Amino acid sequence: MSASAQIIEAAWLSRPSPEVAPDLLGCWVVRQLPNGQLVRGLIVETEAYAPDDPACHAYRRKTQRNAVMFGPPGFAYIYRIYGIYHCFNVVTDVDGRASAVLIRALALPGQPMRAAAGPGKLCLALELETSLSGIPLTAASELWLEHRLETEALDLIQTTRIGLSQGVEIPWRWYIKAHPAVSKF
DNA sequence: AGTGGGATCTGT
DNA sequence: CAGATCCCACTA
Repeated sequence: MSASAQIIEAAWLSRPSPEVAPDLLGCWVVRQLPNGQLVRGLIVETEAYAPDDPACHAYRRKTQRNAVMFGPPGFAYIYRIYGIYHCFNVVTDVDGRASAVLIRALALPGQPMRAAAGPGKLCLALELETSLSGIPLTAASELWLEHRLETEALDLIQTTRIGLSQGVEIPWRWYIKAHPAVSKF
């Protein structure tokens, strides 16, 4: 066995999303596709959504769509957007505090850099759709997270989020500096 | 029951 | 910068 990857546990995600979002950079999303193929993606861009955040889907009230955000950390929150794409979030913080981290961009080893650059495109690449919303992010699942292998500090940029009409001024987007897969805005 | 718009992306 | 295209959340 080579140095085995450490799976990210729910306890590690049980913090406010603005703390978890930068910590997820450099970590891995691992997806077992329906055909059995394993796809690994390096997280290079994230956004945090939290209670009292007008841009958060859970800002107003609990609904069927956002219910998983209100639950315990370590679950997938996946929703359809603009009728065509999906967005993948990692539910964070303690049970009852509706918050999540949106995974905005991945780098897929061996694939074009733009293949998973953007929340809609990464869901296409990993074949993530709404039926997977609410599944636990564990190795027994078809979707999980792994810690960074390297221990050197990453060069991170913190700035405002993208595509919102509310909460535009909250600086809760993070990305790996100069990474070619981050959103160009 | 009807409707406006959204945490997007592509091509013009 | 318009268009694709669906589901949700809000109004009535």
